[in-house]
Amino acid sequence: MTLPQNVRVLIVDDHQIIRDGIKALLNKVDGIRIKAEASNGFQALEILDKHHESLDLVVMDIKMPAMDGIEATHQVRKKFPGVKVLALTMHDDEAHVIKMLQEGAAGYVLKTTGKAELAEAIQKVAQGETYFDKQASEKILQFFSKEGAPKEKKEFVDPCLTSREIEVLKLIAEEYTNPEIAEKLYLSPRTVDTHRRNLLQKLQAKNTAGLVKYALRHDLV
Amino acid sequence: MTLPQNVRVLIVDDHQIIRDGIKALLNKVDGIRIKAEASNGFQALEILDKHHESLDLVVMDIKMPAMDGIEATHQVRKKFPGVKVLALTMHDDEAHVIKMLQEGAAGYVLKTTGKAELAEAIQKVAQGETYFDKQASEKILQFFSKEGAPKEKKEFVDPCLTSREIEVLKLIAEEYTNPEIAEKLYLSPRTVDTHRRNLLQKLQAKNTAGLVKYALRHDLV
DNA sequence: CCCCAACTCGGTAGAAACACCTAGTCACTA
DNA sequence: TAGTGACTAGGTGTTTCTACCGAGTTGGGG
Repeated sequence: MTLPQNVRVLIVDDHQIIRDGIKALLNKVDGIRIKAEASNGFQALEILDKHHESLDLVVMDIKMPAMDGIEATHQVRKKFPGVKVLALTMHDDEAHVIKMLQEGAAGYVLKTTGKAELAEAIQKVAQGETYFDKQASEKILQFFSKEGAPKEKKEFVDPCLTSREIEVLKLIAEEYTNPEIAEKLYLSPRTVDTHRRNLLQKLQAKNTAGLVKYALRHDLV
Repeated sequence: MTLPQNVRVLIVDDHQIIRDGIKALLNKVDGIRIKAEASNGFQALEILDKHHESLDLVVMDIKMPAMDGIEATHQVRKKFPGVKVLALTMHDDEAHVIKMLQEGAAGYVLKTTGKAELAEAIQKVAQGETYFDKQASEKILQFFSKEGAPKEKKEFVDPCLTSREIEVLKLIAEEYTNPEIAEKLYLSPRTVDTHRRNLLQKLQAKNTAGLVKYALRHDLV
């Protein structure tokens, strides 16, 4: 690994043109050899089943038919822990970045990046390091700061819910019953009941379960 | 910003030696000028109150007396959005990395990194990009893959929950009532009731709300 | 000044949930 | 073969939730 060995790469993308583009981009780069290619995740796994001994890294597209890159990455990391995955895609939205990382991708570059950057990413990931595209990094930061920045708004995000209703909703999500909530808020159980019914109606929930799901999704707990 | 302007830096660290070390490390680097220093977060904010117009970036330690780096970063980003923050620390544990990023730090380097890397980090962050130390990146990945790796176990993570109970729990979380669940699973409503009561007991939940919370926390929906 | 929305309660009733109990079948295991 | 756990189901009863009704108070805005 310390020697300047060739990184043996499997390219997975459903577009022939993209695969050819990547090959053309990298076939002159020292230390990187395109060994195989697949047009979807399923095909990629078939290839790895047979040749994972002679492959070091998978350059993986996300949006693909048959089996998408997220599921494919999951399978690859599970079945062939020795094979690294580098995500290569047009999608730069948070959800995709996060999902790929969760599934075990060690790096993430966008299709808009150039030859040098792609080669660097492959080398780094192959050496067990990580590599993140500038835009991808920003997405990660956005993900983290998401809870930091709009924190002030959290409380009045729902113009449909009154403050009293939010209070009641919180306590419902904390497993209190109507009578218990009534006692806590110094109200009649009937009042709590009214609030609860209004919540059900406003949030289009069928029952307590729906209310709790809403509360959890909006971090009221 | 496109011109090779000097990046004006404020160093915040409670150790005089470290501050001097950083200054010695960077005072010969083109494009970077140490303009001020502080020994804790409180002092740093005082300096920024007066001179934030002439400062571009804060190199921030985490562990400090009076006001630690996390809180200080929060304040800096809130009061002076134009001033970037680069975390510089000995701590490479997840929690600290994540917290600093949540508070708005745009980069993260360890004190073990060399001159060149520190300079690069400062330049990048000053230009509005992000920079993550190799180790820090790994920590971030660990954070994400924490939920990703043990995902296969998710379904049988709870030896206490049987497959049937999980089925019922899912449907409860989807707002179905006992009779509806019974119909869906071709069971007697009483059987569903039994499963429900076993779930309540096993999960230490008081009522439906507790069950739904558990289901959501474990991604059964 | 009146209207409206929010908040506050109440009656009545049925549906659902929760509690504590027993008990059969089945499969797997000691 | 006896035992265990999962799954199934029922009896009985209480509590809670849900539904549909009305209604008084308050504060703010047209």
